[in-house]
Amino acid sequence: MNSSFASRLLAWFDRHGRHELPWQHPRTAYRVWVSEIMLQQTRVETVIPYFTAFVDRFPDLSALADAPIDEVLHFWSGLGYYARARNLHRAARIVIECHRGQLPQDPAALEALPGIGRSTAAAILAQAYDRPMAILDGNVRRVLARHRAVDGWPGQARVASALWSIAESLVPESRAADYTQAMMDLGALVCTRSRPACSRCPVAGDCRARLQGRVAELPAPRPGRAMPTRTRWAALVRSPAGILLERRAPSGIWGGLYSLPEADEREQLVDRITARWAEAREQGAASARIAHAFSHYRLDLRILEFRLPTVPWGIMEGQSTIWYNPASSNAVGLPAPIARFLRDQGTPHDGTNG
DNA sequence: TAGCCGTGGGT
DNA sequence: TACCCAAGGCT
Repeated sequence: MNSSFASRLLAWFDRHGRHELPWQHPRTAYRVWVSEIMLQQTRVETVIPYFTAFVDRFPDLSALADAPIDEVLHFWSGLGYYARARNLHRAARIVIECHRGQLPQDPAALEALPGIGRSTAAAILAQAYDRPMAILDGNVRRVLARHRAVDGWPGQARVASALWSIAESLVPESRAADYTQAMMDLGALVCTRSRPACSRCPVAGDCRARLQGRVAELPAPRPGRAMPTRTRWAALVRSPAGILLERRAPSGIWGGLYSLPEADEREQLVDRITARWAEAREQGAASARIAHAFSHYRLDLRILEFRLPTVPWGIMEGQSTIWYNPASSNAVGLPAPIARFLRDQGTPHDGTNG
């Protein structure tokens, strides 16, 4: 008779698991929390440098709560899903005000904080306090869908519910922190999406997908969707002070970050800029483009260049704007494609533009 | 509940 | 190239 699922997994984890991740040393509740938020839909290798810089600047919950949102977004720039940063910052202030500065250990209270759902709450409690709570992230979904041969796309409520039940039935009473880490390590290192290493898997003996020869087809892929292209117009307004950036709306794409002024139509954009500065001179046809693929659509951003002969002063009422100067980095959030574009603008070139 | 929210790597 | 999707949550 085989030993239990958890026993085999933990024995494997002790020898082959990841024990040197930055948030494991020291493994405080705050650091586990920050890491779990950053790791949502984001790979470990991508997160590590962001996590290190973030906890260096915001070493504890008070430091985060005290910081301005623009600086928090600055340290999140390039990581994506910026609502995570806004929610993390909001939650830190809630914890200071309503929980005496301590992250709640009650699952319901933890899950009530913005940005923390069922899986993240369980992960924090398991990792930080060794509480036996089931998690269900992408790794666990893949491991369980294969081990129990669960059909259907895990995004479907019925399939997700079945996977949650399986996950809860397997959590051991002791070593919960190691167990949850082991599940994620198994999914990331052995039970990978493509070409899983079943020969090195500690639970391959009773893996139904493997016994049925269906490892490659589980879990079922998400149904395909159309990918439209969205065209927008943006202004590259130059003055001796730098390039004009506007704070974007707090929600929606790139919410709360600073970017080039935008409009749906070219005419709207020209009106907006020239109404603000009569001396603004348009430099001609669209000089550049920013093409960017999001999850649900492609963005085709067409850039119109304007030039201001003098440093303008005063800011239009109700607008939050800055003059971006590549030499002095501003502590605000910038979308990754915009940051790349601005870097290219700061680099002197011969004008052929790529 | 299904669409939205970023970016980068793998195939 | 064009897709999939990764330590999910919110509305």
